[in-house]
Amino acid sequence: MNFSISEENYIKGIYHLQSETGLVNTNALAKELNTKAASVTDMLKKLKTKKIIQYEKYHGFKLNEMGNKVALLIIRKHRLWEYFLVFKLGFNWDKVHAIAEELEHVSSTELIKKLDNYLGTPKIDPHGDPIPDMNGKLPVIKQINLYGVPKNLTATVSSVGNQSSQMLEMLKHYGIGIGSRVKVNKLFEFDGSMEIKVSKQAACIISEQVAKNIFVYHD
Amino acid sequence: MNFSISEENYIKGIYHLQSETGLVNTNALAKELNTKAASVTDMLKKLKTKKIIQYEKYHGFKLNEMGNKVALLIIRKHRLWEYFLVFKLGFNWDKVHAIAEELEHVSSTELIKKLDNYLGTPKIDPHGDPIPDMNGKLPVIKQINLYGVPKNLTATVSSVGNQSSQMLEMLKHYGIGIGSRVKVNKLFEFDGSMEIKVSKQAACIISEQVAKNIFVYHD
DNA sequence: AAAAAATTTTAGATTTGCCTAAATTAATTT
DNA sequence: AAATTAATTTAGGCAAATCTAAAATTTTTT
Repeated sequence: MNFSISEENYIKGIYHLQSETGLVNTNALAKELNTKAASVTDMLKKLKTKKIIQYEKYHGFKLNEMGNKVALLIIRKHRLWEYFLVFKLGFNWDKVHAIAEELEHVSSTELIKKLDNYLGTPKIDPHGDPIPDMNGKLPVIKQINLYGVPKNLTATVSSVGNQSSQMLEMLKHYGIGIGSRVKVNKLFEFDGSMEIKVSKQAACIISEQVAKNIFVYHD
Repeated sequence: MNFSISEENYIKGIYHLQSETGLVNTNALAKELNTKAASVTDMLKKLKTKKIIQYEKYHGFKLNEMGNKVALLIIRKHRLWEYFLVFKLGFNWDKVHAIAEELEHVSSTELIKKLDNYLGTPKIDPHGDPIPDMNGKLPVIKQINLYGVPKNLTATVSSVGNQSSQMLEMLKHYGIGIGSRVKVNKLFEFDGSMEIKVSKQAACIISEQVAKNIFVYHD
């Protein structure tokens, strides 16, 4: 089945809201998409005839199985493009959303297959969100804090527990960002500090407190 | 000024036709864009009020200076994306047009700046067409045949004189394609054959006849 | 130079996506 | 349980981009 850009945006919007609450209501979606309730009702009728949503007049709606898959494939495109923009083109992670919002509607599936391959089939996007696979399945990612990573293993940074500016300053100093590959060299039992190696940089030492605020996953 | 996808496609269509004939006529553009003459007339009115074309009812039309620049910036995007698809994602050059046709409408100029930089500001796309710069200026590219390239110089393959399947077979065998970097090692005066080195492959020898059908440019 | 043919434009519909304002239904108060 | 408030839908319209069919203009033929 084929969807217009507008339909795709509605599907994505419903997906984001229903993950929080189950059933979605008209006003909430209108707000999410910066549009009016009447426009939402119009589109709901269309999505219902296209058998993408479950919808009873006046009683809320949600994506059905098909709809969820469509949503996840759009999200897959969005996140792969974000990964590309950050790790290949050098954008800051906070600047890529709007651009990926356009790129996600480019329709070629062959393109996404090749892009995914080119990027090394990443599992997590630059914001730390998981990237659905080509079947629309979200990868199950065990996030653990860096302090729990055994010696000599390498893991990928997925998110940061403490987003204070002091923390971000430290991370910047250590050259640690989301997507960084970190190897644990040694754990010093005396104070819980760790020697780690970030990507191709020289080894460095971080405190237990910092390590416990850095979340990583194994590949 | 901002243009819809449809407007951009009309502008591009006019650009392609006017380069051959000067003034463009309604039926020709309708054919080019797979639409009907009446639709073209509608759009011409719009492009005229947007001061992008010169247009007298019943007497043909063409882009004005502004319009030409807009067209060239769209073509720039198109060709940079084609370059990306072929040389980064590994598409065949004959499969990329439709995809680039969608990508060219993504609006961010920052994106194109960074993409261009990432690709190494190429001057020629995978079809051998020149890529306009960020001001919409087409690079002036002296194409010469490989036979005229002095010893020890490196040049980039831009197009092929003879497109027969026999020729393409040979080029494939030698690993020569558009965009290949070729260095001339030696010219054998006896029969005009040349020893060349293609990209990072081992040196090989090609006949004068082949060399004269391979067009290259200096950087 | 008049008639015929070809091209182009206008007139009037259609589809998609959006809107406002009014009507309907559901939820909350009293 | 009736009244009020909130949420949702319907009705009717608008703008962009397209179409068909008819009218207008230009070009070509005789």
